[in-house]
Parts: sequence; structure tokens; C-alpha cells
Amino acid sequence: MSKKSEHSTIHDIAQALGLTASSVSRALNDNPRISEATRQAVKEQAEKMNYRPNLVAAGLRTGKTGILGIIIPLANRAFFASIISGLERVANQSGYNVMICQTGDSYEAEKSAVEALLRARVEGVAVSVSAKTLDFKHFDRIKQAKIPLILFDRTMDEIGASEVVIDDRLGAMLATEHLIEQGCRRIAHFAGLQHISIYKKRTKGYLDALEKHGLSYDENLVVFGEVKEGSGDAAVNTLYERGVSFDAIFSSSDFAAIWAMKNLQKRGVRIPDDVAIIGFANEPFTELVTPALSTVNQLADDLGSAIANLFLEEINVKKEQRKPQKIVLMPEIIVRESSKRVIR
Amino acid sequence: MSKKSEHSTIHDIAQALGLTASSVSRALNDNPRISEATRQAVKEQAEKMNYRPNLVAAGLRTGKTGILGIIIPLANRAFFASIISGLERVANQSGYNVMICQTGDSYEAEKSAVEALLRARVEGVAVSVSAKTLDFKHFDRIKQAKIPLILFDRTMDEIGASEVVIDDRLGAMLATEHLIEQGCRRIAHFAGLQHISIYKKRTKGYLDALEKHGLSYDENLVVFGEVKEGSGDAAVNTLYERGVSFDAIFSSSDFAAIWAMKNLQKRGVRIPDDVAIIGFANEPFTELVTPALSTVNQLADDLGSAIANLFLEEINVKKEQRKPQKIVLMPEIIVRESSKRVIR
DNA sequence: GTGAAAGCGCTAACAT
DNA sequence: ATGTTAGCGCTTTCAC
Repeated sequence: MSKKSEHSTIHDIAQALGLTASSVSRALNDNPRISEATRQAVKEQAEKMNYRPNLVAAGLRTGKTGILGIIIPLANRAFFASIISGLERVANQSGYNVMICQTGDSYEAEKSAVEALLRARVEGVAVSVSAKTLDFKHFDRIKQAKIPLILFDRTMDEIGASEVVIDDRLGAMLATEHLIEQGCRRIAHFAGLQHISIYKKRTKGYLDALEKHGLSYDENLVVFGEVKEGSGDAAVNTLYERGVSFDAIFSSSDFAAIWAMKNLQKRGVRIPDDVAIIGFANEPFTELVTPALSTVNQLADDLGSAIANLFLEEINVKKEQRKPQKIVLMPEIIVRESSKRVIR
Repeated sequence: MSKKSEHSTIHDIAQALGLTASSVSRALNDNPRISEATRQAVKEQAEKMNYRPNLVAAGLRTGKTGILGIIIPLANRAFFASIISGLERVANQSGYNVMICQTGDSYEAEKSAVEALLRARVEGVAVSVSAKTLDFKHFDRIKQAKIPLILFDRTMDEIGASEVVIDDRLGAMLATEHLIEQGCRRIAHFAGLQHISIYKKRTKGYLDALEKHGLSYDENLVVFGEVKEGSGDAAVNTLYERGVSFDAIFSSSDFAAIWAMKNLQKRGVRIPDDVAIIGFANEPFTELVTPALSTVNQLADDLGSAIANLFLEEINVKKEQRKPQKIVLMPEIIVRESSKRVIR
């Protein structure tokens, strides 16, 4: 093995076999224009020399790095972690590697992430747009590079890219209908910030379910605003302050749901008998709390693999005639103790 | 901009300015052997032409790809997700990108992951060794490539690589001492599989704490075996079957702890008054259950950033004189309701 | 301070 | 079926 590099090259193999680099290349890549005998010999020799193709060199030559980039607000969040997991698994099966960038929900970091991935010449980029992003010029850079751009979770129609999302409205509707089927008639709703599309859609699903079942909408039952941890606690207080009676809660977030549950339990309210609760997202903790929290499965892992599959599909389409696609996954509700009433 | 590529190159810039590629390269890289004037001109022109350095080309030339690889069993697990998060954040600050591979705890997948990262010419690899890995030859390939190899979480002394871990024994000891301070004297312990080093160390910490405080070891209080979700439930049953009395549990896993808590609550046992409980790992759900579960903070995010920092340090050391380092982080206990007794 | 030239390891026309 | 050649975009000696 030559001193200058830690790795053997196709030239080393060629030399050892009295061949040329191109023949070795052909043999290694199973190019038909090579004899079976040489192919064998080359592969054996490669094995013997611990040859490992240099993807950097191949990438420079072919323009294909075999790298997929993903930009997320924060890797350390169950939903995104599952997406990464699904994405990596499928991408890897097709020989692709996955490169990750976090934005911390910062617009500046998102811009840098785009540049970083483009510098690395990734073959495609998946993005969950940062909450603080209002300007989308940096995504044009991806389109200019003529590589697939796929948005997921927080998407932006303005960008005009492919999307992989779940049907939030449907999920919310199923959740609300489930509560109705449990006999609940006064269903409160923690709505989340409505300028974020996923929350808006979930609220829409709630309203649609009410309408479908002939229940009237009572604005006193709906609490807008953030649906983070503490806000579930505050939202319950708000309902009590309003003096409104309710026999169920559909929360657009598991976190708010869980804190609502804690609040109600302190008040001596029985769950699900007095108030049935269902959340949204299927966070890992939902099956660990008492009572276990019903929720809507966001299919994060499936989202990840769907992103990967869309990538693989788009990469093989001529850049010019790549049309933005929209893949919508159908969520399912997961019914647990927090909403399972004994129907009399 | 030339037709063949979507990107402008240093040649394009050079041509536009009547310079040569090498001067442009120097200007862009702030090489001192260039005049301030040209540097300015080049940078302006680069900006104007939307120039984006091709890291693949640079990487081929210099051997430095600016990529760090990380191999984990599963991205979708809170502990690993946090490590990725911390690693990416710090690495990115120094201009490095992070490439991820999952093994699904499979030995074969781990071997492939090593090869995949090596083919991509990453500048270093961090690994949490798969549970099924008993043979370590594939890690030699990383050493042969003369790039830093850093083990974390599940480490293997046999491999002779740098390590970033937390002091499991200390964490377990602190947890156990905390229970003792709460007045507990008959402390049960869910020990986990002892052939896995982290569990062995946690059990050691438990024993050390008992000894330090003059409590005798009662083997009936210790339940060996897996510490997964359901096993916490089974472990409590085992204690009852043994007819042993206990006033506290130190579980080497939050999952087992939470299921133990559920089991005890069903039996009408009050927590923490009858039995105080503390787990290990600071899983996200621990603060959401009722009562909130005390635990040992594994500092996953810090682990990730420590890995990144060690990388950055080792990368700048001549390969030959890189000595395996061992970085040990000190865990802290997080005291919540599940173990906080009102001391009389 | 700038240019010329070589080459990183690979692939892909184009020969033969 | 194999060899020759050129070049992907960049950095880096070596000249001047």
C-alpha cells in the first residue's frame, strides 16, 4: 500500500493485476463491458487490499455524492428523531447517507444549514421549516442547484416544493369523533397558535367533527394559544374561570393534554369518566402516564421513510420535469384509558 | 454561468476578474500570499456569482471532507437523539457536518455503517457499540484509516479507542444515597443485564452506597435481568413473590422504574411514602408521570458536545501520536416527587 | 503577489 | 474486452 494515502486505490489494484484503472473501475461497478474473469480477479484483489471506494472522488467525477440532507429545528425531539430514523433506514437501503443540520428554530441557522448542505453537494434536501422563517429566498438556492427539495411537518406553500405531511385535519376529526362516540357532548379543545398551519388544520378537524355529528360550536370550549407543557395547565384553569362545563378535551398537543390531565386530577376530576382526554402526536410518554393518554399517531417514522422514497423517486427524474408532489399520510387514533369510557 | 454545472467555480470567478484559479482560491481561503485588493474583488465577485465552494472537490484534494460520522443503534431514542443534537451543534460551529448511521442493534448493520462512513471519507467516527457486537475487527478499519474513533455509551475496552461516558457508578451511588437520606433502609434494586458494563457499574454504585452507609446487602432486594418497560412490572412481582419488604427502589432504568410505579400504585402502595423510587437516564417522560419520577441525569446533550470537542481536538493531532483519551462526565440526580419524602 | 502545472481518485468517452 | 485520455473543482508546490 502506498505511503501517501491510508487507502488503496483502483490504480493499486490495477497495478497488482497488470490491468488499468478503468478496467478495475468497470469490474468494481459491474459494468457489462468487462469479462467475468477479470471482474472476479479484480474483486478478489480489492478484497485482499482492503480496497474501499472513495466516494469523494467518485462524487466529484459523477456529481453524485450519495448524500441526502435533512434540516430540522432540533434533533432532540421525539417527532424529528423518528423522522430521521425512518429517513436514514430507507435511504441507507438504497446506498445513501444522511447528513443532518439543526436550526434551533433560527432563521439564520436555517440559511447556514442550506448553504452547508449545498457546499457538501448533497443530492437532495428535506426541511422542516423553522418556526421563525418568514422569508424563503434561501430555499431558492436549493432549487437553483436542481436537486429535490422536500418539505415536511411545517410546510410552506409559497416555496413550491414537494411535501410529505400527515392529514392533520383528518387526525383531529377522528380524535373528536372518537370522543363523541364515547358519549361526550361538551368537548373542549386546546387549539394551538392558529397561524401555524398544522394547528389550524387540527382545529378545522375538530369543527368538522362537531358539525358532522350535529353538535353546536361553543367558543367558550375552545382555548387558543400555545399548546406547550405549562399551557395545558393554564388552559384548564381558563375553562374553569369561564365557568363552562365540559366532559372531554381534544388537545392539539400531547404535552398540553398531559398537563391538563394533571390539573384535573388535582381537582379530583376522574379521567375518563368525568372528562375524557385525547391528545395529538403520540409522544412516547403518552403510554406511560396514568391513565395512559389516547392520542393521534403522527406516523413520524413513516413520514421519514416516505421522504426517503420520494427523494429516491425524484432523484431519478430529469431535473427540468420534476413536478412538486404532495404526499399525505393518514393518521390513526390510538385509544387508551384516558378516553375509553364504559358505555352504558 | 457555464451550462455544464449548476454551480459557478473558482475558474468562473478567475475569468471574470482576469485572474487565475489559484489566486481566487487563495483569496477565498484568506491565504496571506494575496493582496488585500484582490481578496476583496474576488469575494465580491464570488458573492455576485452565487459561488459556493465545492467541498467534494476540496475534500478530494486535501483529504479533509469536513464530515463527522456517528453510528448509533437507533436515532429514535431520546438518549441518542440528544447526543446527536449536542454533537451536531458543536460540530457545526466548527464547520463540520454530521453524517448518521443506525444499526438497529445489528452487528451486520454496524459493519456496513463503518464501511459506509469510511467510503464517504468522514474525518472521524463516534460509535455507540451495538448490543449484539461481540467481535471488533470492523473497528480496526477505522484505526487503519487513521481517523479518530470515539466510543460513547456502550464502550468496549478491547477496542482501545477514546471514550466519552458518564460515571455510571457515581450516578447510581448518588441515587442510592439520596434514598438513604430520605430515610429508606430496605432499598430494592433493578440491576439490568450485568454483562453490559453500564448496568454493572450502576449496580456497583448501589452496593458502594449501601456499604458507605453501613447498610447490609440483601440479595433478595436485587432483581437482575432486563430493565425494559414490562420488566419493571415483573420485577415488582418478583419482590412480592419473594415476600421481601422494601421501602425504596433504585432502578437502573427509567422505563423499569415507571412500570414498577404503575404496578405498585395498582397495589395501593403510596409513592414515595411507602416506597420511594428513583430511576436512571432522565427520560423525557419522567417529569410527566404522576408522581414525577426522580432520576439520574445522563447529560446526553453534554455527552454529544463532549464527543464533538474531543473530535476537534484529536483531528488536529498527528495521527501517530494520538493517544486514546477517556472523558468521564459527572451525572447529577434529579429529585422529584417519587422519592421526596417529608422527613420527620 | 500572481501564475503555471500537477494531481487528489475516480469515471466515461473514445479508441482499439 | 481492455487501454488511453481527459477532466470533475479544488489546493498547493514551484516558479517568477
